[in-house]
Amino acid sequence: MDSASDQAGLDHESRLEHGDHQAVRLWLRLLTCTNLVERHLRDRLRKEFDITLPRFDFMAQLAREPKGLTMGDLSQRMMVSGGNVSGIAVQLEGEGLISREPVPGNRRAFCVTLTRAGQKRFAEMAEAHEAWLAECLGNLSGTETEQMMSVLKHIKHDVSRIEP
Amino acid sequence: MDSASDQAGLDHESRLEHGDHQAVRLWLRLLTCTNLVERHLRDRLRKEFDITLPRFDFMAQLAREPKGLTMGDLSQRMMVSGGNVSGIAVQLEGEGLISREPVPGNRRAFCVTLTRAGQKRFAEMAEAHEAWLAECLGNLSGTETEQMMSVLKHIKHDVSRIEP
DNA sequence: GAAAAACATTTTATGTTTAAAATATTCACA
DNA sequence: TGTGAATATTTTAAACATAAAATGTTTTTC
Repeated sequence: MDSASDQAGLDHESRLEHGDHQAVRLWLRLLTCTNLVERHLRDRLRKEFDITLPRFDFMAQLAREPKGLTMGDLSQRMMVSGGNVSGIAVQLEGEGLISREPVPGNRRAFCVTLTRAGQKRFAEMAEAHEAWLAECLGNLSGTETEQMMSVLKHIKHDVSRIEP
Repeated sequence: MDSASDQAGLDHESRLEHGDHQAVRLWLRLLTCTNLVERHLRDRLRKEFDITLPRFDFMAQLAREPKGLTMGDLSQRMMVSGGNVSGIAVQLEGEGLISREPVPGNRRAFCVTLTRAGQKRFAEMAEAHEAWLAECLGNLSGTETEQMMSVLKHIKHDVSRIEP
């Protein structure tokens, strides 16, 4: 009786609380999963190529854009601060993996590209990286993959609408 | 004709490459989405409660376990290094939000618990945190949430089987 | 055309995170 | 027992991340 009347009385709140609680549970699972995969990639990149994930990401952005990118582009695409990108660039340039050249019509900006050595190095890493990801996410069925892609798109849309 | 023969000839590889490529695309979307939510939570925690996400997570683990946890437990549950947990604990202890007391039968370990002040503080933050997550992930349909939970479980299982 | 605003990047200061070394304690077992 | 392995934690050094200030360049505007 008590529990029955409680349930009736708390109908709205309990539904709300349940929904909120579901969101928390989903978030924790999402976070755990992402961290698991990220850590796995990070460890293997370090072990097999002696490179960090941020540096790999930096090079990946450049590999996708053979014409080169400015520091600002990189900052935006990697979703990290400008200062951060600046520091990574200094290191990669020191290792001869990227080059920074002035842009003809704009003396503020640099055009950053992979050197030939950088391209070669990245190609090796990218192949391994793709294989590792296939190990992590490649056992999903086509349906599962599509469901994930679709729901993630939905989430991204919802979150983007909040931020401002 | 060219494209038809190409497709026939590359059937195996192209299927493989396509699958791998799909895994990469899924990973990038997963990462973007998680980062988006994480950044949102981080910003709001800082703005409204002047606390960092790691500190909040630390307290959340303790709130879930009123009997207290050791530093090692915390490190494992938060999936971060021991040194990291150690640093956070010093700060939170300094602010009077947690207490570290020796474990009776084991002079190596500490038993970490929320102080009364810590419990109160965390309760306020947790309520807000849950509401923020509901904003981010609460607009999904029941089906979408279930799909996500299910596929994430699958991924977690696959990745855990690799790690060793 | 000069002052002001906007832009692209680097520098600086501070804080977080990790891996690895160091410290201290407990356990296993011959 | 007492020696070595295992455990729990802290310290240290290096990489990473951010915000804010500084620097130099371009564009706008009046």
